[in-house]
Amino acid sequence: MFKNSKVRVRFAPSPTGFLHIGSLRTVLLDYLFSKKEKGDFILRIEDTDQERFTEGAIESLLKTLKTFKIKFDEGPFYQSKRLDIYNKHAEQLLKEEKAYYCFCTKERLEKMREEQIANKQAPMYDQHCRNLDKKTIEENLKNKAPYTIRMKVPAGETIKFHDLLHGEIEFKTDLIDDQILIKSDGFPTYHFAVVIDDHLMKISHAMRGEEWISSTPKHLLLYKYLNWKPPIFIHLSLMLNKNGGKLSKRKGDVAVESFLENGYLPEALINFIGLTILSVKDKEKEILSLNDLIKMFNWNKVHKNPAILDIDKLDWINSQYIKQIPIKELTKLCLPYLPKDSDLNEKTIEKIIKLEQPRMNKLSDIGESSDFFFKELDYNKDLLTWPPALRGQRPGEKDAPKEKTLESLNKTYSILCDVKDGSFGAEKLKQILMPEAEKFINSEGKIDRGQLLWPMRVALSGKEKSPGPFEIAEILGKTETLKRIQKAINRLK
RNA sequence: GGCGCUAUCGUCUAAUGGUCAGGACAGCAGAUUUUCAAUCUGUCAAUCCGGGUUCGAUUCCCGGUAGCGCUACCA
Repeated sequence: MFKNSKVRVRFAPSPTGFLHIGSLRTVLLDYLFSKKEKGDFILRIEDTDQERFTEGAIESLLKTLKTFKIKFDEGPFYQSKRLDIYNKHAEQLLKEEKAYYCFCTKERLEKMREEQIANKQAPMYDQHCRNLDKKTIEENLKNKAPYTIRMKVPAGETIKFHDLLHGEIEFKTDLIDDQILIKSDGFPTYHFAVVIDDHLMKISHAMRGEEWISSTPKHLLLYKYLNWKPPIFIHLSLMLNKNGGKLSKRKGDVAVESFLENGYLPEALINFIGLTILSVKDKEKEILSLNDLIKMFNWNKVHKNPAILDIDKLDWINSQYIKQIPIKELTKLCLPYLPKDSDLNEKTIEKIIKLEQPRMNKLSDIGESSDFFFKELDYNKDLLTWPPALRGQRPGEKDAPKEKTLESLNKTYSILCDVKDGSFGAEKLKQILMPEAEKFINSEGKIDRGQLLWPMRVALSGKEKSPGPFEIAEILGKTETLKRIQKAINRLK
């Protein structure tokens, strides 16, 4: 299908601050397809909007793409450095009367639009300058009146094109505006620059978001005016939130950088985004590397439905990756989310990470879930009570659990005192404490280990939910473990 | 408003005229368990609506509806 010419695709972001999660999806599609077809992947920076340009955006963009191991064969090319090229082609169109100078002021344009909307008309340029006589044009130019260059859109025609994903799409030219090609600041608009650059850079497949479908006829018209062969168009669906609504505009919700900062792994992000592009059959695995995705790439697997940013699914994928990371490496990755002033040694931190590994959805989870290893405990003494149903009862009330809890903690304390420092490990503690725990019988006559183990676990973690008491005790060490149990006893007294 | 794109369990998706409409995430239940995870097992749950075409429509066609997009000297 693509044998005739080499596959060349480009990713063409505009540097407005950060990499949008939707853009990551476009890059990935570009990348997967170009690698699958052994084609070229080009990076082009579309920095033609001087007002929206953000300092440092390009550097940050390049850095982010690097973390995903997405490499470019050519570029980055900057449109802002190619102004003369666009102007040259604009002049050609002017000469051939396929474009014209427009001297309308922004104020006039705005007023016209408002009136059109008020009259329930479709807002469109009224072609006021389309047929200015030569003399007026020359005078205006001589007087240095600000101008734009607009393309002439023919009336009464239908423009058809074939989209690889969506099939035949057609638009009537009567609904298409005389698009501005060159703005009054001398910069081209997206519409003009994209056509020129895609042609000059020999782009074979133009992939972009669905929001561009409606402007494709303008681009096609330009290809025709310039006598160039258009590329194959592919319009990728947009990304929506889980309710099918628009994605939030807040950077924290959509910036790829924010996902990374929150502890989503690049591989997991790629996997998730890949799954929003390609579909997987019945019992095929959903955990896929970049290379897996390249291998399985096929246009008939590419979705045309909107992509949904399903955080639950992302979390699950991310947790799958976290479980596969060797502890040493995972520890390194978690370090930014742990207290920096901790005096715990490396080995201890590794043990904590190992304990939390199956509980983590994202790296940042480690901060809250392991905080009790790093700081003084703060919890309601009521939490020490087992079973939970008895909590909240005051001393003197029937079945007040305080004494039972105290008894448990005292017992644990005295047993642990006798454990030698050197053998204070989770396995050993389990061996010693389990038989004791199993001596407890609840009101139904069943073994009730919680009677001993729950108060101990809470005394050590201060949390309702945490890893088991033996593992925690090992990490805390004998001294700290006994200290925490003593504190719990004091709390109850 | 006009134009366009899209439409299968709560969410993503498979099935391209014939399936008990399959899988994954989430949910729920069970096993395990001192709690929470992890793990294993089971379970709930869908073809937007209305017309055609056809022996037969999730699938093809038309209309409606809904969601999204475009309608800028932004991309």
